[in-house]
Amino acid sequence: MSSYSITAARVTHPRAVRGHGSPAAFVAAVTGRRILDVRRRGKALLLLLDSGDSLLVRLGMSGRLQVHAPDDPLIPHTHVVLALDAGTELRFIDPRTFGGMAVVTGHDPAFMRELGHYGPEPLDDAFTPAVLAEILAGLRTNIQAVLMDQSKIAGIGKIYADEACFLAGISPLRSAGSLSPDEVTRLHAAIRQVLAHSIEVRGTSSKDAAYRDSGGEVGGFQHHLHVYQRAGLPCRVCGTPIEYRPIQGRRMHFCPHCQK
DNA sequence: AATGGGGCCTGAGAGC
DNA sequence: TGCTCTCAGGCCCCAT
Repeated sequence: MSSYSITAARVTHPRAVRGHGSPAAFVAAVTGRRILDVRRRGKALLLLLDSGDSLLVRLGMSGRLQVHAPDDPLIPHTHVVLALDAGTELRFIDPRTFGGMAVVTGHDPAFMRELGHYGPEPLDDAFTPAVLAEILAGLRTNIQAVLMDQSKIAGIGKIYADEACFLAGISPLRSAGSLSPDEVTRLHAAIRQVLAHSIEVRGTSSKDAAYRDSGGEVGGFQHHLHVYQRAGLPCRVCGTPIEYRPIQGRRMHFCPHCQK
């Protein structure tokens, strides 16, 4: 696989690089750098630079990273443009500006201040039911909140927390520490299943987030959702209306019949 | 250490 | 039709 160099960079919204410091410092840190490799840790994307640093990208709620020709019109809310020596541009587009970019020290996320505290990758072989049981043991917080806590397990947001609880047949209202060994095993399998399935169909493009891949294509997992954004609609398994309740500041989707 | 709450941000959708 | 209000959620910061 060929690698690309960043020949020029421009930042048109300072908030998009707030994790780094100033836009000028960001531009200086990426200009002229070769991208050696691309990795992922949780919801963070890492472009490994030949300076020994990494370009960390977080998409947040509404962020997109897209490849464009230089003369393509700018999509509204394009905040960072990286010109590549391939003659293309890597553009960061983010209406809600919850995402951002930063140049961070090193190539190994385990030693990064930003990612070092992250929990295990749920699709790794090392993530076993026993590991999950240890993470959940003694926690009084509800399961949904624990699944969304990046320091417990990396990479799960609200969509996949709600969907994993459904597939496991466990109410997201339950405290994490109250799960039986059998329920932990089911939740472990459900987390992996929902993530693997969503990756297979290239992610979830729900109505307001409008996720797109680097080519601008939408994903397909929104057609496979069981509970997320299905409030009031019949459960696909039993027909009971899906509930949608605010609990402790967060809203959870679940089937009151299938999830105990 | 664990836990909960507030704030950031824009577009979609509801209500009038 | 057009205004105002509410909500969505990832992640950081702060208080307890």
